[in-house]
Amino acid sequence: MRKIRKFSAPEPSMRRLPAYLHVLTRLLRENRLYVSCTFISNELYLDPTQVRKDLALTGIVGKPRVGYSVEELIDKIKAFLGWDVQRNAFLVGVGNLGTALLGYQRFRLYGLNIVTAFDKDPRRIGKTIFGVDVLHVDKMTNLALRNKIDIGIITVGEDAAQEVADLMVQGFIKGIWNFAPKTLIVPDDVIVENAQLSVSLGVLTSKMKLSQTEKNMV
Amino acid sequence: MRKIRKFSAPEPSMRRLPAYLHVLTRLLRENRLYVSCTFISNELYLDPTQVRKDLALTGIVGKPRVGYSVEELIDKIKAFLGWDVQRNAFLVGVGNLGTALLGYQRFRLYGLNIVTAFDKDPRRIGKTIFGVDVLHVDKMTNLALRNKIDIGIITVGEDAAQEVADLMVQGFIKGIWNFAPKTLIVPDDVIVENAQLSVSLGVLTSKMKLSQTEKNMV
DNA sequence: TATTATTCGTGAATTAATTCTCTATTGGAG
DNA sequence: CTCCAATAGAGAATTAATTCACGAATAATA
Ligand SMILES: NC(=O)c1ccc[n+]([C@@H]2O[C@H](COP(=O)([O-])OP(=O)(O)OC[C@H]3O[C@@H](n4cnc5c(N)ncnc54)[C@H](O)[C@@H]3O)[C@@H](O)[C@H]2O)c1
Ligand SMILES: NC(=O)c1ccc[n+]([C@@H]2O[C@H](COP(=O)([O-])OP(=O)(O)OC[C@H]3O[C@@H](n4cnc5c(N)ncnc54)[C@H](O)[C@@H]3O)[C@@H](O)[C@H]2O)c1
Repeated sequence: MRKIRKFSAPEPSMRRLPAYLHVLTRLLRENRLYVSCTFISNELYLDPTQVRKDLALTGIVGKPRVGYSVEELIDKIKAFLGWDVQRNAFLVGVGNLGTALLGYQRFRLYGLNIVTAFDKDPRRIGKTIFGVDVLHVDKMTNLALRNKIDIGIITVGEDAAQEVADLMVQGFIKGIWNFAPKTLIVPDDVIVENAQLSVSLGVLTSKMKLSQTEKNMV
Repeated sequence: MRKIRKFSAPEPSMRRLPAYLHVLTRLLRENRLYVSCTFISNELYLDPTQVRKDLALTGIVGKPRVGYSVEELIDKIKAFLGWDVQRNAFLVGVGNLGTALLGYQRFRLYGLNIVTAFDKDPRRIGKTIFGVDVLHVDKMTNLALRNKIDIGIITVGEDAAQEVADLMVQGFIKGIWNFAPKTLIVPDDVIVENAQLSVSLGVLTSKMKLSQTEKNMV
């Protein structure tokens, strides 16, 4: 119910693609030309058929007995994830997490180009962090309208997240990457993705809890 | 194939639980005593039956016409996620991301107690960051053996991730929260959870790509 | 007190995702 | 040149997850 939009690819598959890319990038560095599903599945502890189905989503065609071209596969996966085009982004909230994201060069490989950062704390405004200028958040909406900005990254606290999202919507930003633990309310044509670190912690600790009880039962 | 272990709860459900917790924590602040699945489902744009099934995993029992006790539900979800006990953790790699994690107080609410941090860069060693001492990584294994450390957090680059994981395994750490884009090889009784930020970016950009093509077709 | 609307809980039905099975292709070994 | 082993690809079967449908409980209201 109420799934705003139906996107074509199965999410579980989509979530596995970046891991394939990590393996492939390493293989490219090692000058390997071809790779098989079996190889990838061994690297990542997945079922080879699952890998094959996932890769098929990208439209790649492999050669029997040989596998897929590493280079072509990288390109196809990147295209599928939308990482083959540059996207301009604004980041709001230059705190601990915001600063870390600004310093992460790998995002450029994925087409994410953070052009300017914003905060409301006067101590941060005017600084340049990892080459990115920090301006007052009041200037964000107008700047977004003037330049074309595709993605807004929210790394403010949860209290401020909705108001920042509103400013982004006013600036015609169509994709929001939200790190605050808060459900954002936005128009239908804006896509929100919540990056929830705590989910990952929960998966870890709940598995640890289960393996403890297993031990107790023995 | 080769799923190392089968854990009882469906992962999709487990991944939704932290979001329920966010809503519930807010309701607790607002002094609400009871909450229904319908309410939660509206907040998070989910199906109410799905919410009900997820919550049932925690063993909570609701009252018809009223819903669930907010306080009890919080406790049950925390217990289910393994967030009701304190776990001692070491963090290795006090760079951009490592520093951000050290400064994130919310993790304490989830039972994560980062007791010491480690690096190999002499400029970082000896500092205290957000109240956590930074020591040389060589001391990590012995300290882990001496104190009981449950979780190891890896925030070094991908090149160093495996060697750090090896040190953690030697220190009898049984859960590894890995932020490096690298598949770690560990013994069967060690649980690894990969926190992959790029996955979330991929979900966002691929959805943006699809909604663009939709527009072009109109 | 009787009625009504809301919500939980559960089993069935549906849909999605994964895994299995089989065929065809192809490069390399004999 | 022939055979073999590895692999892609596609459809079927299975398993997992989600959604639907309905009965029972209960607080609020008439
Ligand atoms: N630090 C982490 O490891 C971590 C992990 C998971 C989630 N998060 C989430 O990420 C967000 C940021 O976390 P953090 O640790 O970096 O917090 P932080 O307090 O270090 O940074 C928040 C920054 O946002 C700025 N800010 C606040 N309100 C603003 C507004 N209205 N407009 C512009 N700027 C504003 C503050 O000045 C500050 O610089 C939080 O929502 C947090 O829950 C952080
Ligand atoms: N910064 C981000 O936003 C971000 C996002 C996603 C993933 N990651 C991943 O997290 C990891 C850390 O990223 P970062 O941006 O903080 O990098 P960083 O370079 O800022 O920090 C890495 C730290 O690890 C230390 N280190 C390196 N080798 C070590 C070793 N063998 N033992 C102990 N310490 C060692 C370095 O001295 C440095 O302090 C990387 O694997 C990166 O891919 C980072």
